[in-house]
Amino acid sequence: MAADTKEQILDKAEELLAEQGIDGVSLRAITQAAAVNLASVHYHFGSKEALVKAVFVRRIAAVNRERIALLDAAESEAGGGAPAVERILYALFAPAIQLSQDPLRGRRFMRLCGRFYAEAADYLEAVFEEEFAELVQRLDRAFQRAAPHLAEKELRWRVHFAVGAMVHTMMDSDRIRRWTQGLCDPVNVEETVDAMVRFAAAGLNAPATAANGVAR
Amino acid sequence: MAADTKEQILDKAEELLAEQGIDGVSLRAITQAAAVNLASVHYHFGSKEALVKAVFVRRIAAVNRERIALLDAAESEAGGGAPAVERILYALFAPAIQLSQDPLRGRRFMRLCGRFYAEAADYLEAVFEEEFAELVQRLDRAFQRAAPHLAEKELRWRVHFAVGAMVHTMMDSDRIRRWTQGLCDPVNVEETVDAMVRFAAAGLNAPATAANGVAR
DNA sequence: CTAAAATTCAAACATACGTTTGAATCAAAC
DNA sequence: GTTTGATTCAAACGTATGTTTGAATTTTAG
Repeated sequence: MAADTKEQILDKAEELLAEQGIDGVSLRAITQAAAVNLASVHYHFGSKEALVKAVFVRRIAAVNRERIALLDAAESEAGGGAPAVERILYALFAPAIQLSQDPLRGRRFMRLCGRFYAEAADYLEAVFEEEFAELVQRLDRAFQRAAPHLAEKELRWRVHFAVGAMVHTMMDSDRIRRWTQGLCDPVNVEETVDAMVRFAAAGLNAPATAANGVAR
Repeated sequence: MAADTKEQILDKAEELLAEQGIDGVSLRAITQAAAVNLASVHYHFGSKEALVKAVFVRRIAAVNRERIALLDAAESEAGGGAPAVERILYALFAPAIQLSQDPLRGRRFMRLCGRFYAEAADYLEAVFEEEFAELVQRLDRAFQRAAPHLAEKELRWRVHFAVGAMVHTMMDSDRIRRWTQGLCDPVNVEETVDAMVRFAAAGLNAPATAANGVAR
């Protein structure tokens, strides 16, 4: 039952971390929920830190691989030209939000990702940079080609805001549902991604002012 | 030295909470930094929970009052009509970001607000709803009048995304600065708010599709 | 100046945490 | 069937936390 124990721990850790945050959940809570012994965590992972990293890496790598695949598809489809901003945004948003179709695991993980991004303990920062390095580089170049009317600074700001809209939605699915009495619910993946892409694309495509135009 | 102790605690608590999060900082760290006795916290506030609440309420009330004042000004300036989306967004964004002009306290508090919004312990949720109730109501109505081309659901989504851009910027000033090698820096308040308003206004003003138009 | 109230202080309490230990149990190999 | 290595287990360790206590000190009032 070696693999079973390890994955039981990962599953329950993911669930509890998503609900209560990194500092909010104890190894005892995780091991009790997973019905395994407390010491198993250190046997299989070495430390709580390492467990948290493992929980994160297990899924984020797949999400980012999918993002890059979507970006590849968009770029080859555009031939030598640049894909539209909408396509790039879709590649960025959809895999993360789509993971929430699984009503259990996915929803949890959306929230978890947001939490990790928000709490961002120091020891996670390195994992973040490593797991996102390639994606960030690819996205930066794609956006620069897709929005040549913007100076670099303005473009960076707008991409930052688009990421903010996404992270906020990932972290916050309960609150938006509550505040809109169920009208807006991130569990409707397609609707959520559509609305996000529309919003962010309009923001990115907005004309440049004199000060933030292409006169770099 | 009664008031002095209490405010010393509040100041240092704000500073450390912003840097390390709610669970990441101990009362001992706070009282040591403030050069007061450990038990002072319980004498003046009653508990760590109550201290955290006090830190939050001390500043957020002022920020939200300023937001509502800006909204009042925009609405009276618009006469009977509806203020432009840009003016509403400015009322929402500027007071929070502007607080960062104070290079010490403000910057700290921006990060703190984001952290509170992200970690959102249960006991803070109630404080949140109370402190934001009036503002949310006012904003909802203003946005509905300013963007009558959108169905309620689409409007709610877009406001949610705009808030996401703001919260992300508040929480994340270090990361955006690092990732852009200092090109984008939230310490430049005017530039930051301008870029945010431009981005979010374009997103909110984007045309409605058939599915999300005004046919409620 | 004195009595009373408010505040500070060092010390301790109880609890929860991550981690370690060493024996017990299990699975696989010869 | 025995041996070897991997895994599980209950128990304990050391530390850090929020909180409480009761005496000492300072401030306030008459």
